[in-house]
Amino acid sequence: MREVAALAGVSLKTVSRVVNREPGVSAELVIRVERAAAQLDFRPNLTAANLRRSGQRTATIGLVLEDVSNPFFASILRGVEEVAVQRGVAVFAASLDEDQSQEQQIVEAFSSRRVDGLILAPTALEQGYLANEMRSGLVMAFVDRAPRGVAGDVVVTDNRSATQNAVQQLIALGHRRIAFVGGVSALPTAEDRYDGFLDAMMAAQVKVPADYVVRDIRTVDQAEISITGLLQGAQPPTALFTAQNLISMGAVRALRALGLEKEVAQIGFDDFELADVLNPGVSVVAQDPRRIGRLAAEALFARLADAARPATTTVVPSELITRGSGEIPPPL
Amino acid sequence: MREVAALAGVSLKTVSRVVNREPGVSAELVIRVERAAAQLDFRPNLTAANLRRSGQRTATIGLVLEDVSNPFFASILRGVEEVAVQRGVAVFAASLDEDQSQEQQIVEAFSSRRVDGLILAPTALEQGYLANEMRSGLVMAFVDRAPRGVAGDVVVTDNRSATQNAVQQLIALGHRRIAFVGGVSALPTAEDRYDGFLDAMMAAQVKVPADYVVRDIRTVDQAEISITGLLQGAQPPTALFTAQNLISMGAVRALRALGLEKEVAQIGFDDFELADVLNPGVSVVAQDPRRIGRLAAEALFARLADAARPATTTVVPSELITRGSGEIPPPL
DNA sequence: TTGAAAGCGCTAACAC
DNA sequence: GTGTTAGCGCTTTCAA
Repeated sequence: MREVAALAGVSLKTVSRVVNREPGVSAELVIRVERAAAQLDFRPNLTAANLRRSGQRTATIGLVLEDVSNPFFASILRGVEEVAVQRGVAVFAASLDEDQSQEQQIVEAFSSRRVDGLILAPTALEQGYLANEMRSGLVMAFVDRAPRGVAGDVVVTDNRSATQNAVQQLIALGHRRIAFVGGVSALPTAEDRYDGFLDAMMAAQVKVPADYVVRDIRTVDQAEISITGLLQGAQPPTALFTAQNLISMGAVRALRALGLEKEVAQIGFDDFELADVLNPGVSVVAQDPRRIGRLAAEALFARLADAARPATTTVVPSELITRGSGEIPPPL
Repeated sequence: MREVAALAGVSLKTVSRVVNREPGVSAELVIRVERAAAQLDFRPNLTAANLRRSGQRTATIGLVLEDVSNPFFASILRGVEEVAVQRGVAVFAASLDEDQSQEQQIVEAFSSRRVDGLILAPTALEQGYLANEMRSGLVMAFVDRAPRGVAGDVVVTDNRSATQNAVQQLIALGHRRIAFVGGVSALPTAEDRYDGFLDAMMAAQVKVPADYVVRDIRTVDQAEISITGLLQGAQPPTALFTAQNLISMGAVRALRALGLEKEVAQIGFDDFELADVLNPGVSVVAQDPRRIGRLAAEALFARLADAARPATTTVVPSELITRGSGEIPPPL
């Protein structure tokens, strides 16, 4: 910037004014400065500008997720980007690599970079560590899962009621032997879905044998293995509720490997690519992750604009999509 | 930091030394400073530090892609994150939203934020605009597609030879009516794959009628529609080469909707979830996008460490995975 | 309408 | 070992 000023024969401040399109610079100087800037390939240093600018905003936010390569999270990122780019805000993305302990580290790294705000899909058991950060000015929003040990804006799906509703459909078809296969039980989403499952089963006074409940599944392979075991047991379930996209895919594999895809009913949580092309199509509770990302970003920016705003919890409704697998009746 | 110094009763520089774990501070002061820092929830301002630090590095890189919610690109991002996080570098992610004109804007936005380097999957027709940026110090690496109008480190797949090889397999099975369905033809990847297709066809002296070549497909829906049309024509192809993951999925839909999935052969470029569970399984040329992302990030950091390093082009081999659809012979 | 001086939070270079 | 001074690239404040 100094060089531009020298070349244009004006002061630093004048260049600054032109670059930031502040009013009150004569047309002639504007042209001279712009020409000099172009000639020198001048690119203003936003980080330096933000250092001095009031409010200390960096026009940067962070998004911390479990794994961007999971399509669910990738869509959330996409939604966040979408609203951030409109505001000229750049997005740091980070995946936790299944390593919950990294969560705090990454949050601190972003905090050191002075992101204006941070959107977190909580993975660690507890987010109490955020209280300090938030007190010293870090603005947070939470996505997919409510945080524990700290309050804030949250955008989640109606996990419990949507699951209850889906399981009810299985019960209405006559199923009584319904298995629940879920993810890491320490996560609120997994817990809510399990609770929804229990809600439906209890409301219909259907017993849930312990071996019909499998939890803490983390990968497609684990899901496939344990569901295969389930289906080969003495009293196999007649229907499966698979509580997450990776688990649903594992179930799809297991059922097809055993040739049971037309005998055993399945409803999954989370939609996935090609679910409708399989035969039978896989019925799912579909979330709208891109919208969830958008809403979380909007909540973050709203709080950035008004710190005193009361914390909001947005529940994004999901949709039960029937494609066949969830409509298979139990054997007579 | 000033407050920490005051509270600990030491100078600014001493706090700086402690925070950065520089040697030569007495144990007693280290403790005093750390205690003060903890008490004040002190978080060093990395952007300010980087402003002053030699080399002006910000420990930040940018990744500009077509669309993070495409699993191919999401995996690239994951690979980039993986090597960046090891070095304490944060990653800005941005999707172009099919809007090529945004490419330059986003690059400039990242450049203003003084990212140390930028990894770009070129989408615009031409990257000549980067020459200026690179001259003024922006370090670039390119991923998935070679740039045009500018040189640099590139990490790509063996698009042409892998396609040729796959199409050769179809020809060896006896197919002569082979259709090519590809993406935006202005992109080098799409062009290379098309060239590979032609290589194989010409080597076998098989004619390619104009209506067996469909290009510039952008979405699953477009692919499904045009492939449906192709299959319902007077002289439908007996085999399809679908040159991209979204197109392959569109073909899967079209073939199953018409009940032709066991009659018409298909090989796709890019693997996709559940390709092996379909019946028949979909044979694909599988790339390793996460590895591609890792290698691109490594190339970037290598150049960051040694600007004089000659530009490298890394071709990551892909793998033809046979699952059934590509092994269907032509009708007698 | 323009510019000079001060300073954002931190570190490099050099004292002490 | 510890502190002082200057300054990264920019914006704010205030004076001309």
